[in-house]
Amino acid sequence: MSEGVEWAVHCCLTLAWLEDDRPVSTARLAAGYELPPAYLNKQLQALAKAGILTSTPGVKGGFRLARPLDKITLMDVVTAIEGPDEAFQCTEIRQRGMGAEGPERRFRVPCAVASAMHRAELAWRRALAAQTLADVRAEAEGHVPGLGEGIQRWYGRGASTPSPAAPAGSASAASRRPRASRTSGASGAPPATG
Amino acid sequence: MSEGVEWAVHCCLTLAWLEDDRPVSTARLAAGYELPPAYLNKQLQALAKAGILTSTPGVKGGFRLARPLDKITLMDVVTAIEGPDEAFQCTEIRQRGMGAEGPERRFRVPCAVASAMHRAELAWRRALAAQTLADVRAEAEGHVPGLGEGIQRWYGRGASTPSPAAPAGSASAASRRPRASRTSGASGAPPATG
DNA sequence: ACAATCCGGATATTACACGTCCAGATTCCC
DNA sequence: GGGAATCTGGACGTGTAATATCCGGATTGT
Repeated sequence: MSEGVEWAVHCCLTLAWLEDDRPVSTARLAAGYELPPAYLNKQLQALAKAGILTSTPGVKGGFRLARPLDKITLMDVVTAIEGPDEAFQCTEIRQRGMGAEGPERRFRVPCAVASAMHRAELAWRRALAAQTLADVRAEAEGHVPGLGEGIQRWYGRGASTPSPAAPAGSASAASRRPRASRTSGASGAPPATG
Repeated sequence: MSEGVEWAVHCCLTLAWLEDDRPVSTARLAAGYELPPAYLNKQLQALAKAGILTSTPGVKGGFRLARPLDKITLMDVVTAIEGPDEAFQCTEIRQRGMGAEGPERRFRVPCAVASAMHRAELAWRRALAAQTLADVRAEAEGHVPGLGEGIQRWYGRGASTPSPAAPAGSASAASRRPRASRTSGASGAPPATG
């Protein structure tokens, strides 16, 4: 699954935590998580096209939540970023080679392998659709009580200058960090116990 | 999800349908589905390393099922081919930018976004683990009654020459076919209604 | 008018899935 | 014992998609 999903969920939560009707620009959202602004904008555009965010152009423009968090499921966000395709794509190898003879017999019969993978995918999608961003927000606040206030404070004083410890060019510099490789052991990831 | 999962499941089913204790070589399995033999061998090796198949070297060697189909779940095959990593990889962007201040607070707290995605992944894995290859085989035979006999017949006479309509070089030629693009409409895929 | 922003496309870079090839080891058959 | 077929593991090449940047155009606030 692409990294954009993580970015999208966190940005939606941030927009809700700010509790501010004014739109938030891509640059400010990107600074809040040290993400490459131009690329984050692509993900936000996808969210807007999916109806999860609304975008307003102009000098005071940016993105806002199109509806409250309890009306946005994780399935909505994943579909907006990843597209509607299933993870398992049946290429019908059963109809090649030995299955090629007598094509009139098997052609319209569903592939049992694809059907089974499809059922598992449905279970995944149902689990995603059963969890709203409001649920995720509540769980995060349960872990860290002062979360919303801290974010409001950061965005309140941060304005366009991202952070005292992070000057303007830090976002593009931090963006060069590659995703942690699965094969390499615990290299750069913090413990994050739990 | 990589294409190797489809190959692996179909190959396991074929090995069961043959009802023959003798090992089947990569070349014969590849010919049966017009797959690139060298690359299919990589997937079969992964299945062997996962304990799903057993491999025997030598001139009459090849691959056999390590246990009956009802002891092999789709989860086993997917894990063998795709590895143990979850689809959603949390990169902890919550601890970058505004979350970087006060690292002592949030570091050991689980990420609610990752937790929610993890629950969905668990639902997927449970659904995969609940379906054995015996279930898939039964469903396929329900669709096409004569399936096992047809495969036995093909492998019985096919020997090392793959097929009358498919000469020796056809497998590598057919392997050049790219996976159907999601964006392009119905281009090359057969109807496969169901 | 100007600056900040969104929008959409073009382009570059990187990672990974896909696929081939080769040397080595093992086993079967002659 | 020798040769052929096969598995094993690694190196290597290729092509596509994810990642990331940039630019021109449109829109809006100051």
